[in-house]
Amino acid sequence: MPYLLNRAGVRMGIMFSKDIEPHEITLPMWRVMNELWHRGEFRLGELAERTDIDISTLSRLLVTMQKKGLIVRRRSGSDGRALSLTLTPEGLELSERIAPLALHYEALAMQGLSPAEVKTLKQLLQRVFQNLENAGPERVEKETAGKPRAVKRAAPRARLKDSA
Amino acid sequence: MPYLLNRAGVRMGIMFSKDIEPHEITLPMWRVMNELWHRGEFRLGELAERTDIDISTLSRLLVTMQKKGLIVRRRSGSDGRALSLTLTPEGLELSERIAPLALHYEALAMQGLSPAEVKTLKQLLQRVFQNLENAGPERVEKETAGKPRAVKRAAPRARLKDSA
DNA sequence: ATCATTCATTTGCATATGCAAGTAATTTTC
DNA sequence: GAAAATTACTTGCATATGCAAATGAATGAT
Repeated sequence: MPYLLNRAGVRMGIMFSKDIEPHEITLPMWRVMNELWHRGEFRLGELAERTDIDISTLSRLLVTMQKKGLIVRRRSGSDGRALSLTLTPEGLELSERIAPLALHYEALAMQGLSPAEVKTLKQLLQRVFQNLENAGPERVEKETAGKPRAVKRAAPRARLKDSA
Repeated sequence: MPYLLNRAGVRMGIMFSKDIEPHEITLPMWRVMNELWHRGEFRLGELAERTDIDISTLSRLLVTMQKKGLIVRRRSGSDGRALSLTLTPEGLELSERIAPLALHYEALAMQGLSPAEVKTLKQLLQRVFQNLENAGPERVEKETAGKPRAVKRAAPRARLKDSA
């Protein structure tokens, strides 16, 4: 079941990715734009969490996106360490042009499902995602007292690369 | 909504990935093992489709996995071009050791959902995936007008054999 | 059979990724 | 109020990835 979810998600990503190719942006770029579009402004760290893109990868991606004129990357006024990331007018325009593609995929993926089923699926997925979020990355042990739930995390270990 | 699906899938993948790290395998490796486990034997191309891993990436991944003793890569008897990919006993054993982790994630992701809801979600996801599958392969049509081939023939190089 | 084509997989190459170490801007501590 | 600790990013480096070209094996045409 995690397998199915992952596979469906990956597949969706690959397909969508190919469809936005003509617009000269990649899927990670779209994820970034979509977040900025909906919330207006982000700092790097927040954005990394939101998009599940590694912070270092994202850092470099944002430089690229700035070069492409899609976003503005400036130092935050209140905190000289942080970045203030926003869409440029061009970035906004492109977002608006891409959004319909997402809808197209929604329609495509939901083919044959009744509106009620679509609604149900969306809600269930949302709850599942919330579960993942909660159990998520390195939940600090100091939880707000309430629902005790031990989430087993793997002990840190040497990172495994592809080749031996 | 495609966004939610992709995000949930990616998130699931990242989390699961970290959990199997101690077993010295990556998520793509697990996807491969899982398929071989369930079906016994695959050719490279089939496996690539099944796992949504690019064929060239998979080709190299399989070499790595063979070196790790997880799979056997041999020439198909009936077709000298194709590979016959199977799990080694070690690969099988590892699959059986990893499977419970997948179940753990199933439980984690489905927290708070009733058995009926879980069943519904699974069915809906399956239908969505099927939709993607159907729309998938024939989507991208590329212009393939015949054009003259470059007659640049490089000096022949020794072909690497199956096992090192 | 011989040569051209098709098919299955591998390899070259130019990025993309992710962990760890590095840098710069706050905040904390004494 | 300056070193020490923390926070927010950036960069070095060792792979991982994907497209296209290359390679070798089967199939088809002449």
